[in-house]
Amino acid sequence: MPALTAIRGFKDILPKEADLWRLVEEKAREVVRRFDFSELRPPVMERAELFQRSLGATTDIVEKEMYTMEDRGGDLITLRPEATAGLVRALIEHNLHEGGRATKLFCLGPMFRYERPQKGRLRQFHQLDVEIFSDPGPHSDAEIIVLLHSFLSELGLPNLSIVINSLGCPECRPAYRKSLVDFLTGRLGSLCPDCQRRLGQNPLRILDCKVGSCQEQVKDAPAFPAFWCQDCQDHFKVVRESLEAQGLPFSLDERLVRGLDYYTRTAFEARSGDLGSQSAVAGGGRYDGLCKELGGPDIPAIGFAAGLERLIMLMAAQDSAAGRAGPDYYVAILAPEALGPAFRLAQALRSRGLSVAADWEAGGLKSRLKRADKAGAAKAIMIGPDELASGLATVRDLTTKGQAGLPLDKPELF
RNA sequence: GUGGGUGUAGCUCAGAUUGGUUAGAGCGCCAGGUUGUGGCCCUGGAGGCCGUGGGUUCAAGUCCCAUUACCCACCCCA
Repeated sequence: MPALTAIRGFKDILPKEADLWRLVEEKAREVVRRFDFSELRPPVMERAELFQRSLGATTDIVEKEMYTMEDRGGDLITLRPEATAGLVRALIEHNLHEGGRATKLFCLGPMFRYERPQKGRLRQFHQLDVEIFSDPGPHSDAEIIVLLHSFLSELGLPNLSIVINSLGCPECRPAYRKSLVDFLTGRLGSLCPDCQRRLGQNPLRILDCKVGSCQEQVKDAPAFPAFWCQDCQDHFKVVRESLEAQGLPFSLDERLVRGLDYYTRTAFEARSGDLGSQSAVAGGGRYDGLCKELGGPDIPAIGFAAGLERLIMLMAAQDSAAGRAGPDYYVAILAPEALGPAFRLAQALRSRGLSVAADWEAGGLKSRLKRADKAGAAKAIMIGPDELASGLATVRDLTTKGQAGLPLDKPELF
């Protein structure tokens, strides 16, 4: 019988890597706390309908990437492919937006999409999701971008850039969209097959197609900024000024487009040059229409999601994170009859809050010392026939090589 | 869903072009040199259905077919 393996696209986070994960998660929580966000933990499963309505029925995520199944009662349920929809649902369901001030929420956890795995892309992956509700103003946009920047830069990641754009609003986007479609329809033959398909589905995406011939065509396409309505222009201007005032480095990219239907106005992305093709480590934007779309009140919102595995990859690549410290003590026995005293000694140390690695297998002194060293312990405690006779355990400091005796009957000396 | 690459020791990989006794190295592990004092060095040892199934052949890790897993890229997305 073949051994069982993890399912495709689902990865074990091994101890060595888990240390890095904890570091990133702790940094996320710390930064988010400084910006006064509260944690909301929505369930991992929601009604399939929630995602169909929020993401757009024709998006790839909904069409072919969701883990949707019928439960035993016959309801269609889905493992969340992203966090925003669940957060919005919870916000509305519990009236968290009532109270006269902005509601600032974050969520950290696993998401699920049935995709073909590759570098920086798994079927179970993890995101930090940060959202501000009930504030339509541009300063929230700037604040959340500053938050993202703080998070990333405090992780010590080099080679990161923040790119922003405005996607317009329901007032002005349709006109631009039509103009773009009209322009590209005349050049349909010069577009790659993917873009020919996109023209009908999501024409804005053609703007950031990587195929050379498409980029050629797009060069002369109408530019979005010319179509922004006055409100969108003003909004975006304040966002930019606010970021500049705070000294945050960013660049503008008219081609930056979001994949999900619900985005409006400000869109932004954090990219790394050190990843493969999956260069976006975080992305987000404003989505003023979503709450209403989901049957709730008309609440404006802005937020982003950061992909943790991609951040971890960057962290691991630069090898900056120190691994977990070894135990304070390594207790080893040199003869089987030392087992009892060794147990008691280890327990005495542990009950004082010290970390103790123990080796219950009797062996030669040399090999025990070698193991203690390998375990990264600060000190080794050895008990053998001599120690049992003298009543003093040998405590050796592995860095200074200093040695001391510890009365076996009085471990409380620690 | 589409395309390419790779599966050999716990880990990283040679060996495949040109089929030929017992399939190798480094690291790690165990033991000894040093009979109770680690890291360096030396010596020895354990550890492999060569991803799986079929085929060609006197003979397959090596050639052919299928299959599966992983990786990378496209698509899409964080």
